[in-house]
Amino acid sequence: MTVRFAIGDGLRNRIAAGELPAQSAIPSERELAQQWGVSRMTVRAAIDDLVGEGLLIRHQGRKTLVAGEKINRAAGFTSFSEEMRLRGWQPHSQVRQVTTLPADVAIAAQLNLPPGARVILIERLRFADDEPLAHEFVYLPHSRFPELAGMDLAQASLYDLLEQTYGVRPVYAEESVEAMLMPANEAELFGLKAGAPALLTRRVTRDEEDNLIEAATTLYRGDRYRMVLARRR
Amino acid sequence: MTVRFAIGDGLRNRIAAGELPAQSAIPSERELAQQWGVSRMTVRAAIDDLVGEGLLIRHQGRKTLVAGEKINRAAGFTSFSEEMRLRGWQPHSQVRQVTTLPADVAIAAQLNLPPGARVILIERLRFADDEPLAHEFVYLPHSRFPELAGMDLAQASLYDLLEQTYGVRPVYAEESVEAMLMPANEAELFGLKAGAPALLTRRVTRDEEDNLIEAATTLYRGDRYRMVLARRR
DNA sequence: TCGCTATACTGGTCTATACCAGATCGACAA
DNA sequence: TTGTCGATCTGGTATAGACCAGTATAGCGA
Repeated sequence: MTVRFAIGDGLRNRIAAGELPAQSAIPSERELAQQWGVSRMTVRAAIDDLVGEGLLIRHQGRKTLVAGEKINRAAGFTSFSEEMRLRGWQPHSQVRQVTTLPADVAIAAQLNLPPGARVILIERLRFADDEPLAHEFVYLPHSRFPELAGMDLAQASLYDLLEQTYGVRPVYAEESVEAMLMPANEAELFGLKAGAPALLTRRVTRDEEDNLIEAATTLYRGDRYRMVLARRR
Repeated sequence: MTVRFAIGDGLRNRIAAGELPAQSAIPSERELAQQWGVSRMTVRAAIDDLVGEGLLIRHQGRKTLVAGEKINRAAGFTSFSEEMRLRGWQPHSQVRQVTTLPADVAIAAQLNLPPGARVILIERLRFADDEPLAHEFVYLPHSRFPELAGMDLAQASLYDLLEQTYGVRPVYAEESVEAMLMPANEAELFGLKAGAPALLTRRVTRDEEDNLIEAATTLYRGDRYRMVLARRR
């Protein structure tokens, strides 16, 4: 644990505990530096982190303030499992197929693979509290994740598996969202009627080294699911 | 212009010019420090900025690499006008009403105003290349932007007006997106039939000082509009 | 009482230096 | 030939100081 993270966590905890409420000022950088017995630059680095997370707001000449409502402040993305748990629902999945197959042109282009390269397809019906909420197709390059096909994807989060098995962390995603009407065959899966509102998202995800990890297409039932996002700048 | 920004811009330009293509390594921090005649910490600060923008990727022990496809790399949000122009469409608006009225409980809560406080309502039909694409209701606190009601909102971007007139920059937004079926009265506006797919977004926006600026509800026609987003972490 | 200014805060930038930690690669030994 | 060890790259953290640039305010003078 570096000093920098220790200072950051200290402030985070004081904010979480309500000791530093929203709109209140944190101690000045010089004060914190003296309290921790470190140089001011180190304190600045720690505060930089929290500002980047949207927890603190700086003002030259004024003091550094605690931003309002820390909840949902991370402008990032989460896996389906994480997202459902955050909303207080119990997620699980029904794996409909896990196969490796040659990528068609569209998938190959999305993953930047040579045409015909092998990809792993994971098709899952995803439930929240035992109700089907989304139908998901995920494609991953087989060359990078060869053992993935044999793993248990019903309970575990795909992202957790990727991190634990391959040390890969998805950190960047480009996503598109559109509204459509539920086609008959999909409607059947959800127990809905054709023509019900649905949300279709397409996503490609990259790791810290900018490598493409997955291409995913997900159809959500529109009557139960609302996408929530936070964006900065 | 600080040295830090100059170094950042220098790298940005070299990347934009193709001199530093994707996946290539930028000079080491020590090299850059010597070339610019500054200390290494200053170079690091400049590189930090570009890493934050997603333009560069660091690896301890390895060199710092240029990330792929700078396009759409900003994980931020844009106004309708900006967004349409980015996609190559000509935006314009038909202002249907601009009024100030007492906020109902929902709007007051969203903008964190006392119940009954006055808000400005701007209702616009938004066009891309002369085709109606979205129907938007924006609420802003009247106390903060009293002169806004008299301004020309048909051509100008609301965000531009806020920045030029009040020095307010929207930097943070929380947004929800859901799919719905177009109700009959809305469908008429778009020249569509009731039951067509539609995307409903609700958004609250904050400025750099974490003050609530606007609450907006927008209904997009689902057959022409797809929301695109980039997310990090 | 009102308005200005001097001062003492705040954060913002920058230096010069030190050492730590991960990655790479060549030389040398088994 | 193969492996391993170390030199030497890289970025990561931290120091102790300096000065710049906004902001608030106490107090003084009109």
